[in-house]
Amino acid sequence: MANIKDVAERAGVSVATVSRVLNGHSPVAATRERVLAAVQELGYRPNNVARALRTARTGALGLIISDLTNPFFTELADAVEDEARSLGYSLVIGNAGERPAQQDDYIRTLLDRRIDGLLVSSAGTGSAMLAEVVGSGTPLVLLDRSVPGIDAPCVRADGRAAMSDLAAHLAALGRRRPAIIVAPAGTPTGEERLGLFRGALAAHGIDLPDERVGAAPDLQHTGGRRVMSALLDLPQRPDMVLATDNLMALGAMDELKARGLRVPDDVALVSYDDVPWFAHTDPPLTVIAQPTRELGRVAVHTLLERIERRPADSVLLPARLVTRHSCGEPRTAR
Amino acid sequence: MANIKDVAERAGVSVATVSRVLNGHSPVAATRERVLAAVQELGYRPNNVARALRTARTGALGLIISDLTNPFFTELADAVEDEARSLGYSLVIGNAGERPAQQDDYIRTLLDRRIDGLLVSSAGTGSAMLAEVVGSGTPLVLLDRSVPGIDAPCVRADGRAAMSDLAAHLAALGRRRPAIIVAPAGTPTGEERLGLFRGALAAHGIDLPDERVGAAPDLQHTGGRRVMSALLDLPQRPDMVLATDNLMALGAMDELKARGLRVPDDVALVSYDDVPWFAHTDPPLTVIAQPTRELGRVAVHTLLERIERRPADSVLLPARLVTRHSCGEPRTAR
DNA sequence: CGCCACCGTGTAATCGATTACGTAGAGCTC
DNA sequence: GAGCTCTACGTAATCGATTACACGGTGGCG
Repeated sequence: MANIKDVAERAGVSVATVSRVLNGHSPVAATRERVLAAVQELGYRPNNVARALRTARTGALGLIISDLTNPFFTELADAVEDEARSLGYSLVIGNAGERPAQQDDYIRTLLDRRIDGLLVSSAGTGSAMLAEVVGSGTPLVLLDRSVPGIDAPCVRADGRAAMSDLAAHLAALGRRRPAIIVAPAGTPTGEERLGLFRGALAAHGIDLPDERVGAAPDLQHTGGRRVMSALLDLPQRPDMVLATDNLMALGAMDELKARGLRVPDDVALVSYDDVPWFAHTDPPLTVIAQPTRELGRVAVHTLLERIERRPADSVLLPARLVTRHSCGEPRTAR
Repeated sequence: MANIKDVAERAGVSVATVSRVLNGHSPVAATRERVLAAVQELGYRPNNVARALRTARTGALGLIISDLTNPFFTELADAVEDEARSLGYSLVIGNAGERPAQQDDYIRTLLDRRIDGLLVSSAGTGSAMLAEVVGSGTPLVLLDRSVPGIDAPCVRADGRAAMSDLAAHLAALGRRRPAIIVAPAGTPTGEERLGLFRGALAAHGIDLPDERVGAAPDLQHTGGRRVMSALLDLPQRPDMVLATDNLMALGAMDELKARGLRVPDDVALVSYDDVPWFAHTDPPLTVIAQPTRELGRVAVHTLLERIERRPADSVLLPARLVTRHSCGEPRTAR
């Protein structure tokens, strides 16, 4: 491939001039046209590696995501990619697969590649490498999941209002024995969602005892299914279950179906994350929708602030309740 | 961040020696330990940008995917990422969003970044830039979708056997008026799947007239829904519909549900792509499953062959029919 | 007309690694 | 012990860009 020297020779100027023309610096002269012509003829494209070495800017952002096959994260990644792209950055995606070790490994790789900034939707609480990122001076923004002890802005959804609406919704429908399926113990997100749900219910005089709090072994389909099974085996079956992640909700639905229980007649079901499929399940699921794309966009902008060495605050965007038919609303025709 | 010069000074050796120690070249001496100690103490990590400039290898692969929110492509991307990672490569993902212009733009960016190889699941037939990739000498492997006129190996699924099984399945169940929803006109995948389906049906004496071939305006939910609507408005309603993409199938299901038609009693439905959700729809969908993860893995290996300048052939992996309950099999308990 | 500012451009240093080549010294052979 | 090979390592070129600095020429101003 042609390099800047080739262009310089062909245009009869020095490499410096070529560089200046291409970066729109000083020269406005006739040279400009000769250079551009040479660029055209040779099909020259600047080598980004060399440029990155010299300028210490790669023009790439890193995104560590906990599970690429989880539709919530996919949508998040898609939004991040869109926004990064429109701002002239490309995106290197690292898929942590919910494994902290793999996450650390990937962060290391991205750091070695000298990405300009890093977005992390952290798996677990693997803060060892994150601390190193902060130490290395690479701009960092946490996404969706906060990590205690890491000094970086965090962009995520605030479920308080949605939880409050949900509790009111449930109270109005006469559901008195709620249950919740949360992420594995130690996940901040899980703790927080549990606390919010419990608090919101309490405002309506509804109790959420520990026995109806199920911590899934993983954030997957099987985890959700197993916990749902345990909840259904309780002496007093819950009349409502909140799954705090879409894959767990899917597992929960399967367990209900396997037992021949109907939603919402026998058990009401609500999920976090409004992934497209939930509008097409039977019945369509009532969900707490996070402003996924907006989270992605804001996270990119926050990261750019940090990249330009401006201070940036954490951002909380409100989640909202999307009422469909899985708690007792009239069913659709069918 | 510490660089190789800092390490050299600290260890009292030259930069060449440091480089050699770290790359496991010649020296095995006591120097080795001094260097490693210095690396440890300084927390040195080699700058991949500089290394890439010198060696002309970035250790990154590019993946252009047509739609990051389509679960089929997500699984494909996940598999590619896994495999690339395990072979020491990282992955830069470009999301074409089914728009050829954006795809071209992204390919250009990846080329400028000097990725070592490129995997493309092409949106449309945007072959202009692809020809340039081939011309630039960057190893290229096509994934899932072949592009006529582009001289590069293609890794994709062969639906012939599955289509044959499907036709037999349909014939056995007495379905005589099949229909198909295909990708927008001009998409090779669409043409091919149509041809295979038609051929397989013909072997059982079943006809697939053009009026029951619906080309969707896009590969999305709404496209599928619209085509399904048109098919249902036919004077003679089809008794079976094959959607050649999972999102289109979703739209088709919605249209059926909106019209109060039941699957499979009123219309049988089959989809391409065995995305996890299809096992959880009502009824669970019979699908033609592509060996998605395997496709991703094989594509990466094929690309590595090309990167190492060895010849590599196209690969066809068999898709298979996964029979569930959307064509008339006994329903599950419920 | 002479001086100075400034514009356009070239020369060369630089980013941080890898690597061809050269060299000093150790060890071997005869 | 001369000559040879081999090992361990340093010097410096190199990858392809950006950019500080220098310099020659032009035009404005006094």
